[in-house]
Amino acid sequence: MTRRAHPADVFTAIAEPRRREVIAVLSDGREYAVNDIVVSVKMAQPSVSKHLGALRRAGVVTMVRRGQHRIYRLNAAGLKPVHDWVKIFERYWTHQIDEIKRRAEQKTAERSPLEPIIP
Amino acid sequence: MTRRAHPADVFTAIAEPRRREVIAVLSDGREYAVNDIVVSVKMAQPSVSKHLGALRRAGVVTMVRRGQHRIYRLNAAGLKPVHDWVKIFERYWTHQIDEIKRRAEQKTAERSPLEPIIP
DNA sequence: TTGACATATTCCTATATGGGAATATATTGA
DNA sequence: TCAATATATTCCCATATAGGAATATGTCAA
Repeated sequence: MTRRAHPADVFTAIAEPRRREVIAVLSDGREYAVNDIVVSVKMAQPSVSKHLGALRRAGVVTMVRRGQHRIYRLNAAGLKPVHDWVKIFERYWTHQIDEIKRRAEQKTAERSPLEPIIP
Repeated sequence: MTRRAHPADVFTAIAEPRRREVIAVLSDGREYAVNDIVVSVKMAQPSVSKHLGALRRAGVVTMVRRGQHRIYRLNAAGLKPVHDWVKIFERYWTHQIDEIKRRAEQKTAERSPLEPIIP
């Protein structure tokens, strides 16, 4: 079958390096017309439009029309799910490595009715 | 051409919902044999093996052989690049929205030699 | 050695997707 | 109305990849 990762999923959206480049441009919180982005990232205009479309469907950017321009702006809140997800693992690299390891091993020692690990 | 997202890139690795499920199982820091994971996530064994392979190539898990088992363990440090990247946007949703907006608008007002925005 | 078990790999197919080129659409100004 | 400009969309093609099924590989135990 096909990949389960839905294109409108924010994790899928940010998996594209080019899209992270576009996000980087928008990351100052200011608004940008498509052509401003095109100039910044050195990609073809249709590519930028497509990536912006993907980011919009994922809720990472917003767009308003203004005259003959489409003004894009970062919607950082759309990235929060990624932040919340990865934050869970933060403790693993913040000076508590040993403590975590100790706990994990203690749990391992306590384990018994259901043995998930084959030693 | 083809997608630029390299499969060994951690952003690509975590884009797959199924792989995040596997990571969720490993997230307690304990070690798991493949079959333990298969039971937990209700996926076919070959699929789990493939996903574990992808996660391993991305540096998100480690594996050691032990008897007839392959023991997998989360390597949380492999997720740090994602954390570092998304952390940049944290300020946008932590009670400083107005402050950020103010700064952005101030910058906009200061702008002049190079006009990236069409008003 | 043989069989059972654990895991990885290969083959196949359907689908998603990115880029390039061309084109369509919309807006503005003369 | 017409031309210029800004942006989106469509078409085509190459490639990546997920899942399923089958199979290969490796290890242990009798």
